[in-house]
Amino acid sequence: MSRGSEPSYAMIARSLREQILRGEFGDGRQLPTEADLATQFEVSRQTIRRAFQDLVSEGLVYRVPGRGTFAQSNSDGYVRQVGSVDDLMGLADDTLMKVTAPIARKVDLISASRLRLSSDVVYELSFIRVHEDVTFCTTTVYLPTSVGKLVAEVPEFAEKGNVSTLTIIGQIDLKLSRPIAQAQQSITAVGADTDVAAELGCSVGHPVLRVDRLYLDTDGECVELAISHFLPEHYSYRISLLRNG
Amino acid sequence: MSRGSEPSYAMIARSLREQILRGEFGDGRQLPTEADLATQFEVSRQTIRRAFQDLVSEGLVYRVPGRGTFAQSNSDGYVRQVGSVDDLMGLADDTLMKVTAPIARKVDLISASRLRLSSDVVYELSFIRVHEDVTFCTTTVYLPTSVGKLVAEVPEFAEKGNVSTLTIIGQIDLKLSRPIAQAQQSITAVGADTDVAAELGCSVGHPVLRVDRLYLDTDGECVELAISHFLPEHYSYRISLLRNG
DNA sequence: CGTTATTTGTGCGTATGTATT
DNA sequence: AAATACATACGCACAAATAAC
Repeated sequence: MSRGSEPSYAMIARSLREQILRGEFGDGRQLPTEADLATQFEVSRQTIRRAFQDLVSEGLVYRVPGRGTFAQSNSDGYVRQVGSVDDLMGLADDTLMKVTAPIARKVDLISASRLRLSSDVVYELSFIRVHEDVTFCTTTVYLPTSVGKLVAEVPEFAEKGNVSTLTIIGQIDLKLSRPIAQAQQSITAVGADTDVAAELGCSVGHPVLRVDRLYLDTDGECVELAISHFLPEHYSYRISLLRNG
Repeated sequence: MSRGSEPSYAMIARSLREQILRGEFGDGRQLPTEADLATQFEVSRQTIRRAFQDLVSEGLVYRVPGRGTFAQSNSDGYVRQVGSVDDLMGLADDTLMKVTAPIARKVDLISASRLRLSSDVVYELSFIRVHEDVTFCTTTVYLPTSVGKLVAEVPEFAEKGNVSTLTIIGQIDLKLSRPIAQAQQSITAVGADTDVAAELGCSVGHPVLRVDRLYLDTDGECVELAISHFLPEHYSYRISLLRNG
C-alpha cells in the first residue's frame, strides 16, 4: 500500500520519535495506546506494535502491560546510538553541517603528531552541526596532506557557510584506496572556551562534551582526527555494550 | 504455548544467541532460514521473525532479503568490538572503591522507572573510586529489590567507609541466576553539584563527565542502574570501534 | 474482594512484495 | 523464469497485567 519506499511502521516510528524528542511526552504522560494510533494512522495494531519495537530497542520508550507506553527521554535533546564506525559515518542523516572554516592547509605540530605524521603540515576544516535549528556540536577536522587534497575537491567543504548533510569521514571512505577500518574515541568533559561558547551559544566555562576521534584505514594509517564539542543539553552519547562469551 | 514463563520467541532468541556467541556461525556461514527454524522449534515463521528482531537490534546478526541471516561474527574477520560488559566489570582491578553511603532500601520514583520497575522501591548505594590516592569518580547505584537483597549480603557494601576492589556488577553477576548480557550507556557533561564537588574535591560547576549505565541480564531484565561522575582531569573515556564487514 | 474494562504481550495464519540466486 | 528467503501488513484469538469500580 502507498509509499514510494518507506514502510508504514518506519514512518510511524519516525513520527513518534520526533514527537518524543521534541518533548511532547516529557512530563511522564503516556503515549497514545496501540488502538488509538492504529485508528489515527489507519493501519493495523500489528503495524503500530512493529513501530514500537524499534522505539523500545532504541531506548526511547518503555512499555508496561496493562498500563501503557511511556517516553524515556528525560533529556529532551538529541540522542544517538553509536556502536560502530558505520554508525559514525551515518551521523549526518538527520543533521545538517555548516562550514565555519573551509578546508585549508595549516602547520600544526600537535594535530600532526596525533595523526602520526612525520611532517607538521595538516589540512584543517571546521564546521557546526545543526539539528532542528539548534547548533549542538562544533567540530574541527585535521587531515594528512594526501587525504586533505582529496577532501578539498569536494565543493561542499570548500567555502564558509556551505551547508550539507555529508560527513567528512564518509567522503574520505569513498575516495580512499583503503577503507576506514577503525576509530579510536576519547570522551571527556571540558568547560567551553570563548570560540566554542560563541558557536554553541552557551556561556564560557559551560560544561561541554569533548569527543576526539582518530580514524584509521585497514593498514593502520591515520586518515582523520576530529575534535568535537557537544552541548550536553541537546546531545547525549549512547552506547550499547554486549558481553563477549 | 506451554512453558512456565518464558515466551517461545525469547527462548529461541536465547538459544540462537548462545550459539552465535559460542562462534558456531563464526566463519561467515549463514544461520538456518526462518522456515527451517520454524520446523525445528515447532513454531510459526512469525515467531522466528520475532526472535530475529531482538537479535538484529542487539547487533548480533544482520539479514539480507533473498540471501539469508548471518552472524555478526566476533571471532574472525572484522570484529564488532564496541568495548564490552567485561571491560566494565574489570574496572576495579587497579582502583579502590570506598563506600560513602551503605546499601539501603529507598523510595525513588525516577530510578525505579528507569529500572522499569512497577513499584517505586529500590536499593541504593554510593561510593567513590580512588586511583593512586586520587578520587576520580563518584557512583550511586540503584538496584531492584530482588537484586538489592543479594548485594546487601556482601559485607563490603554494608558499612560506610568500607574499602574494596570489588565491582557491584561483578558481585551481581556472581549471585544472579541469569548472567549480565548487556549494558546501555549514556554519557554527557554536567557541572558538578555540591555533593559531587565535595567528593571529587573540585569546585561547584566544574565540568565533569556523567555516565549512566543500565545493566540488563540475558532476559533483558534491568539489574542495575549506575550513575557516575568522573573528574575529567583524571579520567577520559576511551573506546575503540571496529568496522563490521 | 471479585468483576470488568483497558492495554500490552504472545502466537498463529494468510497474502503480497522485493531482493537474491 | 523460477525458486528461495526475507519484508511488510493485516487479521484473529487468547493471555496477562493493571486500574477502576
